[in-house]
Amino acid sequence: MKNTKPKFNQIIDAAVEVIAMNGYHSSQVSKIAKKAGVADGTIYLYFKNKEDILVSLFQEKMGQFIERIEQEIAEKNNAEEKLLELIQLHFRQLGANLPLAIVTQLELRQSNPDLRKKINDVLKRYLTVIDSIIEEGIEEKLFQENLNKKLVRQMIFGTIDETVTNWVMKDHKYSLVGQAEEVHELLVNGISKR
Amino acid sequence: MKNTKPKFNQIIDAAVEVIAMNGYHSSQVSKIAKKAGVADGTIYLYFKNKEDILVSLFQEKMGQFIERIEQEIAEKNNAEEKLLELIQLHFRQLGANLPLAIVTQLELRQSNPDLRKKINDVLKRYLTVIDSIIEEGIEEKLFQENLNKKLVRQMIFGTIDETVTNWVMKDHKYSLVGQAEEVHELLVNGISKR
Amino acid sequence: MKNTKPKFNQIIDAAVEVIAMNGYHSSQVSKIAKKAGVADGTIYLYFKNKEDILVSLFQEKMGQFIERIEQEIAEKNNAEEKLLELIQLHFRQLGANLPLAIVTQLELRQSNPDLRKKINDVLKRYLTVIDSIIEEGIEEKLFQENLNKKLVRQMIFGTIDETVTNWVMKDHKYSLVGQAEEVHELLVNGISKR
Amino acid sequence: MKNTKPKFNQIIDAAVEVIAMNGYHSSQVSKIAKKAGVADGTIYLYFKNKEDILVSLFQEKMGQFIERIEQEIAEKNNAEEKLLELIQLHFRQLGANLPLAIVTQLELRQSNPDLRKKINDVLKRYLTVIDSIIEEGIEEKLFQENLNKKLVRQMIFGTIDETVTNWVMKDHKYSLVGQAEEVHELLVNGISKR
DNA sequence: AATGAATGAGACTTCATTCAT
DNA sequence: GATGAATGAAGTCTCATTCAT
Repeated sequence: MKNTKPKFNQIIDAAVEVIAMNGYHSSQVSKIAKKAGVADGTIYLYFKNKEDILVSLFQEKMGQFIERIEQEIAEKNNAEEKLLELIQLHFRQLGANLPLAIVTQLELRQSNPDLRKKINDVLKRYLTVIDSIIEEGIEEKLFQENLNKKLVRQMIFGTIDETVTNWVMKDHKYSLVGQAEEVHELLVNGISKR
Repeated sequence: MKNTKPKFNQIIDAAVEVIAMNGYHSSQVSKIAKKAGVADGTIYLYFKNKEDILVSLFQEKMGQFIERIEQEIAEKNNAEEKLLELIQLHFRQLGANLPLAIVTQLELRQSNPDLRKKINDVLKRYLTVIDSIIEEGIEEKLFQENLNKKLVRQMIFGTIDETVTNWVMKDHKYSLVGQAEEVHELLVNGISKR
Repeated sequence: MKNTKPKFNQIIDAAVEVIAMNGYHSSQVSKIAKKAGVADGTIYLYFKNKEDILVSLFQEKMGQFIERIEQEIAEKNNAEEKLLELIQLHFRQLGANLPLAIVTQLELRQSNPDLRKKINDVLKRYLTVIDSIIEEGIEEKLFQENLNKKLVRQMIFGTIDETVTNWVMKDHKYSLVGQAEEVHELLVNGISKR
Repeated sequence: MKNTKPKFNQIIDAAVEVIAMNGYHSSQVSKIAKKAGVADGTIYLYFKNKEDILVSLFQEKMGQFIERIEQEIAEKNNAEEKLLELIQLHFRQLGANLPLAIVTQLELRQSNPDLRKKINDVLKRYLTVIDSIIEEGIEEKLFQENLNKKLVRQMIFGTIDETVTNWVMKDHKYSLVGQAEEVHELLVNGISKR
């Protein structure tokens, strides 16, 4: 299965490396082709245009990312545990793959609106996972029943996202996954004293 | 006073409009000049280069933005009220200025590392405001004493930022400031039932 | 062999023609590309930038120029004959190629310091040839033994160069090579009566 | 007399300094105006355009230069002495004014054909001085009678010019005027042994 | 006479994409 | 399928010159 479309994956992996190392604006198609060990023209046999490389990259990498989260979460017993697992997996997967983290947190955000829209389509699946945890938590009476679900989702995603971005931008020398429990605790219980 | 450096502000305001309407990558200097009603070359009497327009734009607009928040917050009595005020002002100011919101939430993030660094320098002042609210809250025994302040700041900023971004991207037809109290409640008390 | 790097030579030849006809300051890259029958961008597959076209032009043309002089001179028997041959070849080669003469005598001197430095590096080889003739002449007791070699070189080169420049600027209707013997005679014996 | 058109001379002197220090291509009108202590627009009250500054500069400075040579030469008794005096004065005047030497030997040669043509008009007066020395030398039977006068002039001017250019470009640490006698000797008697 | 803010034409270079081999 | 040489559109910035004050 992995050997299906070997060039396709070769090119996507090259793109991640090149963008992480050089930044989005210095990642010309020719540079990606060189890193992938193919000719410039070959790229266009597998991708419609440059933007399509990036969209595919995101679909491919985030697809696996989300899939794994969906699987692992299914095994947890309640919404709180699922939320913790989601945070931990999010942090673990990006924390173990700095180039990918750089690309998703920083470089891909410099893209044009069209691309960003397509990236958001991929993200929707992830946001749906968060939504279902929230709903489950409410059903389980773990979470407040009158929560504004959309806002909660934004808080969860915004906090996770900002935490990863900070880790990538600042130092990424401390353990990202080591912060999962604290982040979870904050999201669940807030900052105020009871 | 407003008549000081009229061209300077003219150009910055034109830049916000042009970028909000056309997107960062379609905002040529000539387009900004035309909207500002000046010649292309005039831009370079007031700005070192194109990037300098954007940095100045951010400094100018976010400077005012943050200044106002600092002032209004000073009048509040405790950390909780200050946090609510910060969220409300953040939402109110961007909610009342869609072009500026588009530029700060979407378009300016497509910029190169140099520009992003300078933007972050401006943001630092805002993050410092958040930090001081957190510290005050702990001193006032309103917030938990063993909070990881950096994580808390990331949660607060990440949540606010994600909320604004969603408002800008999705519909921006509902009231942004109308969500301030709920967001505040979530940040303070979390999502769990007591 | 001539078909090696055909585009490279195509572009250099086009550059000579365009510069000779329009002058250095009116010789846009696009004009050179058009004359060479290639797209503007193609220029940059063969040259680093515009200046590199000019440096390469000088290296290529003067390289051949000097090489030919070195070869022909080697066959002459003494310093005086060698000097005459050098003058004749210098005049013959430039006299037979007015565009090249215009470019080397007039247009290329309007370039910036960087370019001039590189041009001087190429010229050094030519000056070395003159130096060795002077030394040989002294050894052969044809020339005075206590000559200030550097000054002599300056006289020889200055005279030749000024003669070509005059020919190019004024009329270039008389034969340049026809003046070689007289120039040689002047350099060797001076202007005074014995 | 010196106080006539003080701005005119102020600007010309500023131009020499600015061009000598920054090079021709970095010598914008605004830079010259600043050095001269006048506004940009003021330049255009005294000069038709930028080129006119340079032409005037050359006329003014070379005018004085040639005038002095004409005067001093008149006092010499024969062509040989006059030639020596001309070389000495040429070297002395430029050797004592490095900025002027830089401008005339290097920077002004980067100008466009129009300017160069006007510069040559100024030079003609100098070349006429050389011509009359040659003619006098022939009449006095000091120089050979069948000399090609134009070639001789080119040799004399080319040699002097090349010597000054070398002095300016290389080191200009040795005395330029110290080479006058040797240069004179070479021009008069050539390089060959009798 | 003097100012200097404003003008705007003009050119080099990059790079995504194509297509003949 | 694979190549990579060639394409050409497009945008930032400079600077000589003007003209209202």
